[in-house]
Amino acid sequence: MTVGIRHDDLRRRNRAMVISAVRRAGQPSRTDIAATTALSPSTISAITADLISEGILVESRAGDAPAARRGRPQVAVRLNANAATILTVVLSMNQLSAALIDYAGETIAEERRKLPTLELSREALVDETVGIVRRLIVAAPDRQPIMRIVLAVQGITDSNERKLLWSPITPHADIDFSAILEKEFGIPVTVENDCNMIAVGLRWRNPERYARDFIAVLLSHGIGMGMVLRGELFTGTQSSGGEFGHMIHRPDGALCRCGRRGCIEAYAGNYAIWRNAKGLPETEAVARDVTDEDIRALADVARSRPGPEREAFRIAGEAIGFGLGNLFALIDPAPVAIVGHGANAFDLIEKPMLDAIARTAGGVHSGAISFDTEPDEMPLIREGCAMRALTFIDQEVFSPAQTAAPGRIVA
Amino acid sequence: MTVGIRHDDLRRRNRAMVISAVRRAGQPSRTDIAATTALSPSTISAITADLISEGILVESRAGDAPAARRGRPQVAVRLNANAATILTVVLSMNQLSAALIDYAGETIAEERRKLPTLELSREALVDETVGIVRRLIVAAPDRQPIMRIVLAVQGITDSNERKLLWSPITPHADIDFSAILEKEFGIPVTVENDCNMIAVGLRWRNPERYARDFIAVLLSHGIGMGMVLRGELFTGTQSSGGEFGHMIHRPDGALCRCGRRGCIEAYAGNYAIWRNAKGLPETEAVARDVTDEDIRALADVARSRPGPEREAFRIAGEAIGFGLGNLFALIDPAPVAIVGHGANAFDLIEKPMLDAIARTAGGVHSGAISFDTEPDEMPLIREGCAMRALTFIDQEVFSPAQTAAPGRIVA
DNA sequence: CTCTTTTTTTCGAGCCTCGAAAAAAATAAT
DNA sequence: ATTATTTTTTTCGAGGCTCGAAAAAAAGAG
Repeated sequence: MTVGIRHDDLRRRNRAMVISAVRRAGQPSRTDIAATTALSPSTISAITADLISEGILVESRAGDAPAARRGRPQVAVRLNANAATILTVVLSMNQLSAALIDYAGETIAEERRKLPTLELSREALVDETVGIVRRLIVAAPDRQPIMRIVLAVQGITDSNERKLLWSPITPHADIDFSAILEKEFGIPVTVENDCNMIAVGLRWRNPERYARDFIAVLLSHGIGMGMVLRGELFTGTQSSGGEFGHMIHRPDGALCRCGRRGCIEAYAGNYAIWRNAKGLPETEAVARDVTDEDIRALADVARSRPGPEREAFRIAGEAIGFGLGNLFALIDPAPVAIVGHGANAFDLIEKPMLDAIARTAGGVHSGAISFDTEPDEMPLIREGCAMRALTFIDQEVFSPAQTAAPGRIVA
Repeated sequence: MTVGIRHDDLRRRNRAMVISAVRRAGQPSRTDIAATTALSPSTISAITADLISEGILVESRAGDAPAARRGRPQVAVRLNANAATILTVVLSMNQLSAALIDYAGETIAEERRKLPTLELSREALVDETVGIVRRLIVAAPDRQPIMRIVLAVQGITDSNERKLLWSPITPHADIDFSAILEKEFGIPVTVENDCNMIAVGLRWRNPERYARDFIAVLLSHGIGMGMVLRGELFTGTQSSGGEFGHMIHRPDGALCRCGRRGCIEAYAGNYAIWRNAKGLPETEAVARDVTDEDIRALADVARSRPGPEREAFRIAGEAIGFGLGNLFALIDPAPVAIVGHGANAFDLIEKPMLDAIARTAGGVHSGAISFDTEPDEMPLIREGCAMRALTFIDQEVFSPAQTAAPGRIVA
């Protein structure tokens, strides 16, 4: 922050800016790029010429809307899909998936598998992860070199984005996935929190709604959160942070999976809804593995008649509402996306949630709050990972600090 | 964010960087500046020459430590105290103060007065503010033009930093102090939250401890908070945000001044401590104006023997602890400064506070948490305001976007 | 009084962006 | 069919900025 700007930074940053503009616009003309970056046409001309000669961009003559206008037609440029390849891995409860993605963001190959994450040994979990990566790499020999791996995992990651510090999906803590995978494959690896990737994915998918400030809440086994503030992904100072689900809703209240008492998750997680619906004591852990199917069944009952099921969803909505209200007290109201299977029961939790928010400081500008739901979180996580990896390539590899981009020129 | 960097931005930013380096270092040599900014000696030479000729910096031959070293002695540069003048105003409960500050940050003149803010009409409150500013300006005719006014006020301000949206010190809401003062004096005005200025002041005073991430909690009539994350002051998306005191500690719990139930302030504010110590019902407002003196007396009793007074402080500590723990769940542990008169009772609240934090997700890395106390908040707020105003001058006036700095050259 | 050391300035080279003008590539008009 | 018009893109020179190398400046050491 205290460091001056050197002359070569200029070109570096403007290169990254042009790449970013192309990534967002898809097939912009040079004029379009000049408009969005506020750089002069001459500068854009020079930079795009460089990027094309380096194989990062390609011209695609067929402008999507030639529209028979007068004048020299625009020549669209787009990302060269072959300029780079990245790999995403998503590790979540009982599920492991990976995908090979080209520079334009299209999926080249994919693999998904079920595995009992809670029961696997540390080594077995690591081996599964290494294995799925290896299979994808081996299956695409023409896609070498792969330039980046991004692994999203449900749990707390460190702020260097290298380790899984703690996760509800495995009893093992402090797994240095970056070191392991980098040693194995020689490719830079980033480890990310799944909800943070959901936030990145949401912004990519709908930049109108999810722009400068928004919140993504994942309702699943546990409660996760990702947040973008002032256009930047919010993280903790030492970890991925944003442990919304473990903010205390009621001091010394219901027992949480994490061992503490009164966490939001202990009222709104799958197991908590089950516990309340079945009238089990809230001071005791839930032995049963509560599935999405269980929750769906409870929701059906809750919709059909008043009773403990409906009350369980009310309690869940209330806990989330107070949590969001407290968050709004800190950051002010912002658009919220309710993601994950729990979004299917949003009709049951919405009213108690809004009632709770209205009882908090965040309820003052409740008009500014709006909710959207997305029951399937996996595609969002994958898209978020892909964007994270591609943004890294755009900035660090194709707009590097020192010499000209060493990126392989691929036809 | 999406906008490219132009060529003239370069010099602008590097100018600001040099000024900032001088402001932080005090009396650095050109070599020192080159080291901290990572710019070349030639560039620093050129920029400092400009700044000196514009009267923003001055050489001060008497290097503070000539130290009889070999070689050409360093020539220190420092800020020209006469380069600009700014004005700070602090409006808090029953108190209004203002100060005229030179470009080096030294106070030129000051005025403080008591006034019953809660009882004043909107017009009277505005008139008092205009009056104190006018008196300071009139009393220093040689200090024209004053380049910036920063007003810190206890309460919620808007994110454009122009209005007081709501405040506990007055029943009147939505006071556009910026518009009023700018119309009156023709000087740009910024309206800030007092706790945010405390955070800025803390960083200025002790940059070692209060660096990239820290939290300032003001314990007074109410509970306020200012926070710096990743080196930047944290604010809400639409307001000053950080309404820590109005996060809900216990849903539907004790009645808060704000009219809601269960806010942290309703357990830890002066009036809440009084209410609990005197055994008054927590569902009723406190009629009495609880003073710092009252709290001091309660604290003395609490220290001398067990009883409701000690319990009241325990409850306050617990509420703050759960609040901080929830904050730490979001941002991870960070150094905390307990500011304001409540810091005098820190010995009473520390233990219950730490106990509460240990019961939250923030307690996991409790080793990373450290507390410091500062009972007198007013000097910090003033310093924060001064720094805010001076930083603005450094960046916007003396490193302007377009033409060369129009700053008056003052000998 | 000369040599050494350190700081600061000077000067030319190399980039970068910009504006203006030219070139390119299409449609519209004659 | 040819010329005029319009819009996009490239070219080219000007102006700024930072940098490195060398020179100048300003001291103490010998």
